[in-house]
Formats: sequence, C-alpha cells, structure tokens
Amino acid sequence: MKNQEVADLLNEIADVLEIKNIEWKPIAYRRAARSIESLPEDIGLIYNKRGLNGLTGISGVGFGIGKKIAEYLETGKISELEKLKKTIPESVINMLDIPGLGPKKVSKLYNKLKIKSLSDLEQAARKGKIRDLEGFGEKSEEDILMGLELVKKGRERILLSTALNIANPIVEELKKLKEITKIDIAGSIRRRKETIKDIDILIASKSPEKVMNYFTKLPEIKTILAKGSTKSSVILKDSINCDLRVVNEKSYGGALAYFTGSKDHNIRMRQLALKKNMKLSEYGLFNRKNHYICGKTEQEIYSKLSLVYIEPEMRENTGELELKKPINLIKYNSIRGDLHLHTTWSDGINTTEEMIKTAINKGYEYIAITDHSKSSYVANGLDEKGLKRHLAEIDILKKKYKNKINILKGSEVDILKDGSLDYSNKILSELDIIIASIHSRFKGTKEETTSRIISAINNEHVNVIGHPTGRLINQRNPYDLDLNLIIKEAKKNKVALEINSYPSRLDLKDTNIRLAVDNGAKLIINTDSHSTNNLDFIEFGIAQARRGWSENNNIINTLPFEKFMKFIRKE
DNA sequence: GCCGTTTTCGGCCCGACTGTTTTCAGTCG
Repeated sequence: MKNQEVADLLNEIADVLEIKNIEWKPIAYRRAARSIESLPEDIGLIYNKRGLNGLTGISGVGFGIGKKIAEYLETGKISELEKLKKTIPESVINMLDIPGLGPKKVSKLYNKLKIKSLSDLEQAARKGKIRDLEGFGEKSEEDILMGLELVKKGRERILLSTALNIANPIVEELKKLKEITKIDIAGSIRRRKETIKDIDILIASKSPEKVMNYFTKLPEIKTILAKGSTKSSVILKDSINCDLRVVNEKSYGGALAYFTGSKDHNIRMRQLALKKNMKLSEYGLFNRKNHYICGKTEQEIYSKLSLVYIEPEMRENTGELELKKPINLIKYNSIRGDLHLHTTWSDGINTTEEMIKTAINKGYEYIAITDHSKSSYVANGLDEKGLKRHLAEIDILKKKYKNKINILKGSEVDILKDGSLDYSNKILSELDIIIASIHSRFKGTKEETTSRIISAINNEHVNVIGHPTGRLINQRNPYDLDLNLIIKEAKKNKVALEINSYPSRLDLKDTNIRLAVDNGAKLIINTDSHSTNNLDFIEFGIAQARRGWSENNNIINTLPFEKFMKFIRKE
C-alpha cells in the first residue's frame, strides 16, 4: 500500500510551494494528499488497473498531480519535487512544524535573516535577532523557543483510547459548572479516528466568560495558548493540545458539525450550502441575506441541505456526502459475542472463569476462549498437552454456565513460516473456532506473507484471520501483503477477517475495512483481551467498523448464536 | 493545480485569536 508514501510526497510539494508563496497550488496538493490517504484501495493497484485515468478519477487529483503520482509509482521519485527541493533547503521546510510559524513567516526568516534550519532559528531567537523583523516581536522569539521545545519532544498522535482517558475527566470536571447547558467532545475523537492530535470540546452556555475562566484554571492545564470569549486553546499536562469552544444553543448543531470535521467534510458541506444559496458556518445555516435558517442540531442542517444525516465516523469526505440513502451503520450495542480472549493459560492475566463472568456481565450470548498456540513462546503458548488440559477445564465451565452463555473452545493458532498451522488438523478439528494469526517473521516479501495467510485461509478449520495486517500503531508498520487477494480468498472460503479492537492494533484499519465491505468479505470484531478490563475495548473495534462503513450484515458476531455457528461451520 | 446544471476561466470555506498593528496580516482548525 503506497498511499501514505504518495500522500507524504504531495504534502512535501505543498510545503515547498507554500514557502515560495505560490497561491492555490499548495491547497490542491494537500487536498489530493488527504484524498489519497483515505482511499480504501491501493493507489498502485488503481494505476496498474486503469492507468492515468484511474488516478485522475480520485477526487482532487487532476492531470498534473496524476502524472506526478504515475512517475513516482514507476520510477520511485518525482522530478518536480527534486527540482523544488533544490531551490529551498529541506531544513527550511522543517520550520513549518513550529506552531505559529507558517509559510509567510518562514520565508521571511529565510529570505531576510538567512535562517536555514531549526538550529539557526534557535540561535537567532536566543540572540534577539528576530524581534527587529517586520511582523515579529519579542513575544515571537519566546513563542519560537517554546515551539522548538515541542518539536524536539516530537508530538506523535496519541491513541484514541488514551485521548478519551484524558478528555473524559475534563468533560466531567466542566459539567460541574451550572452555566454549561450542553457539552460534547468533538473533533477527531468524536469521529473515532484511530489516533488523535488534539482534544476538541464544545459547550453551549450563556456565560462564555465564566466557562473560559473556569476551563483555563483547571489543574490539568500546563500552558494557555489563547483565550478569547468564545474560543480557548491550551496545552495539557499530558502534552496534548485542548481546544474549547463556547456557543449559544441556537448554534450548537452548527458548531458541533463544524468542530467535528473532518476539515474536508466541512468544506464540502459549505460548498454544497453555497450552491443552494445558503451559507454554512459554525453558527448555523444562513440564507444569502444572512438570516438564520437553522443550527440547533446537526440533523436539521443536513436535512435543510437535502443531505442524508452522516454519522461522525463517516465524515471524511470519501463519498458520504454523495449518498442518496443513509447507511445503517453497525450500532455500538450490536455485538453479541467476543471471540478472541486470552486467559492465564497463555499470556492473559485473568482466569478462564473470570473472563467468562465478565462476558456474561456484558450481556454477550457467546464467547470463545482462544489462547496462544505452542510457537508463541513469549506468549506462553500451549503445547498439545496443555491445550487438552485447558479444553477439559473449558468443558467444565461450559456446563456450569450453560444457561447464561455459549462458550466456544478455540485457539489463536500461529501461522508458521511456510503457511502451515501450529497444531495438526486432528487437534484443530477438536476445537469449535480457530483464529489463525501471524506472530513471527514479519518482514517477509509481499508474495511470501500473502501466500502464508492464504494457505491459512485455505485450511478448512480456520474461521478467522487475526489482526490481518500486523500493524501496531506508532510502533510497527503492517506486513507487506496483497489485501485484495486476501479479501477475495477469505470471502470464497467463509473465513472472517478480524477487526481487532485492541487500541494499539485496530487491525484491520478503517480503509481496509471499507475495502472488505465493498468486496463482500465478512468481518468479525474481537477484543484480543488479555484481561477482564480489555473486553471494553470492543467499542474501539466497532468504531473502526463504522469508519469503514460496516453494517450489521458485514459483521458475523452481530448474528444470533445459531446463525453465527452456521458461518463457523461454513454451511 | 483542480473543477464546473451558475463557469473550460476564474474562482477556490469561514471565522477566531494573537501580536504587532493602529486597522490588519498571519496562523490555525
């Protein structure tokens, strides 16, 4: 999947063009980059199949950018970018990472003061050389030095689960203020994006000053970046930015839509409003004469624009605004069973019975206990003897809880180097459900890894491919594999691809899920729990499924038990 | 550079906040 690479290069072109003060082109490059980032299909594949026409079919990609992408796919570089980079040192571009420095200021620093790099910049700021530049002052120097610190620390996007753990207590704290009549977390958290850059909170209140004063004094706050009567921006002690916006109730829906994004979804909405002779802003929908039409709720705005209501998880401008009929996304309470659970028999920290009781409390109809197989040494995988003892234990628990929940005997079996499985077919046939996963040799070639997984899919006992791409967010890239082929084989062989809900995995990811949905493969949402607490991760898997436009019929563990078992038995 | 039932040329979302200004440019989301 070269989509991210291509998007990064287009953004790089945009950076250079911006510093050169070229208008509009950077916007076009960035729009194309974002569009490619959220493309479900591999851009290389699109080009192979349909050539340049395929590329220009991508929204935001025209002939000019299309040709550059084609050049990159064929030769591994873009000559235009190489040329551009010669006109401006690469280290100058890095200055754009500093908050408060945009293209105009960076080019001024470069042209007037000959500042070429972050270290040049630091020296100049310390020596007080920047304050004399037009448009800069003493405060600018301070801000630059602070920004340099932030850049040095490296501000990685944090996991959705981490962001929620930080944001929720702040919301709870704010709720104590009686002047607040409504409050929501908006932004990418509300869209349930897998990683988060900053926390956006929206509030309805008639006393915005009071809210702002209360907010900016919260103990969680490290630095106040901006404080106005309707908008404040702070850095939290967890080193993540948090923006707060206060509006009145009349504008709450407009503001919620605006503040939830995505940026591209908003822009498209506003364009559609203009076409209908209306204007959309965070204050709501207005007519040409600036008379308020609506804005209390998001639903009425979509409706007035003759659009179907779009759930936050779908707002990425990847075709959702062209929908004629709403998509009935899987609900957060649609899952009937968790089929990927570990216990103390391998690397889990809770016993089988504790896991079962937790699942019962969550109201599940069925679960599967799936400890590791013998090759997962580090995960304390079970050899054949261990597995037999484990199964005997499950049999006892099955009887004990038979009126409360259906318990399946399963295993997460390693897919070995040659594509064979870690247990013999005889043993596999004694189990109810098999998840086959790769846990070793991540660096095989695309062909090797793909055929390894396909061998597993072709094994009659396999029901699920666990965390199919192997990525760990911010830690490890996915294996190189041909997901299209895997999706096709999985569909043919009645094998479900897993949406692993573990916050650092979320594997398949949203665009992969969309690809599977589009191609009719079945999916299963599991938590891969290693403790009783982990069962709550299911919400993250469901969120990603929704981001991939999944409906209930795409996800096998939304099925009632008997129907679910039919799929597992490949009937 | 992209895009089009208002356009194949001339637009390109909209508003808040800050710092350096003395009415606004730049940045951000």
